Amino acid sequence: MKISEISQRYGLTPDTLRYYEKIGLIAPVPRNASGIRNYSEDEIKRIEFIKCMRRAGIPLQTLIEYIELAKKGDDTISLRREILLQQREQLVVKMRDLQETLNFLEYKIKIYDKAVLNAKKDLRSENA
Amino acid sequence: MKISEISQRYGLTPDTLRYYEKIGLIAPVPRNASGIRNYSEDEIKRIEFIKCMRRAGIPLQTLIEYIELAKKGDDTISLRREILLQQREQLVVKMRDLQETLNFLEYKIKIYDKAVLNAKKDLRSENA
DNA sequence: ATACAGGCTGGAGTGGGCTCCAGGTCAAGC
DNA sequence: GCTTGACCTGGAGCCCACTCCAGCCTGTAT
Repeated sequence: MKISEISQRYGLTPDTLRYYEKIGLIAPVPRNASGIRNYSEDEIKRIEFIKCMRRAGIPLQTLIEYIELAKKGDDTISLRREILLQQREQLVVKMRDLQETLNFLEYKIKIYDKAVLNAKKDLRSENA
Repeated sequence: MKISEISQRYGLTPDTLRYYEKIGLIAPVPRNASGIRNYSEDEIKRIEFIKCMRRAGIPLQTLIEYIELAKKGDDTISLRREILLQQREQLVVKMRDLQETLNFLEYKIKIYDKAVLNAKKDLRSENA
């Protein structure tokens, strides 16, 4: 698959895809005779992984470290597991934060609902 | 309260607090005779609000817009409400994303658990 | 033959959100 | 009276994660 197809499919610009390759997040993508990238299943899986992690805001640097370890083979399995555990923990914390903010927003919105209602009431009595 | 006290209490550096003031996120803080900021309840409430919103990743620009509206008085209530509704919606989406990534992480971690277990088994049989 | 789309590269630029710094003022303690 | 430390200012610098660009190449359509 060409870069533009991948781009469309995953909502990442070609520039971003090349950038990920440049910084070592994706292994050098195989090229055809005229130097054009031809993404295979391997790269696609990697991109899906990255996309998922990035949507949760996990930094590129963390992903690079993880992938570097993966390259080094089975000796790094427990280190990689550690990274995943850490990230999971951080996501849990982040979810809690989001939930708190969400609760606060709900609370404020309720207050605004009342305010809007009162404003309408005032308007009615003005017209009366 | 002095800037350093606020800084400690909310985990924002004095630089960040002054920065928020500079960009109009906090109204100019009252000063004592020698020009030193003296934060009052009003500012503290504002800072708590900002802190909460920022933890959920709501952009400074959005907060500035909201606060600009609040300054303009009651005519802007329903606009402000709209902003809050929008942010709530975005937070809900973000939570879903995080949950998905979390699920994926759980799944990967399980695979790693097995791999670590197998590695230990191999080690035992080597020693046997 | 040529125009054009789409790819390539290296490197510069951008936007968000801080963070750091030089150079200055001031109040308190020694 | 001098040092120290906390504060002040304007402005520069930094990190992250892209994003854009000039200048070049190539395969395909007209």
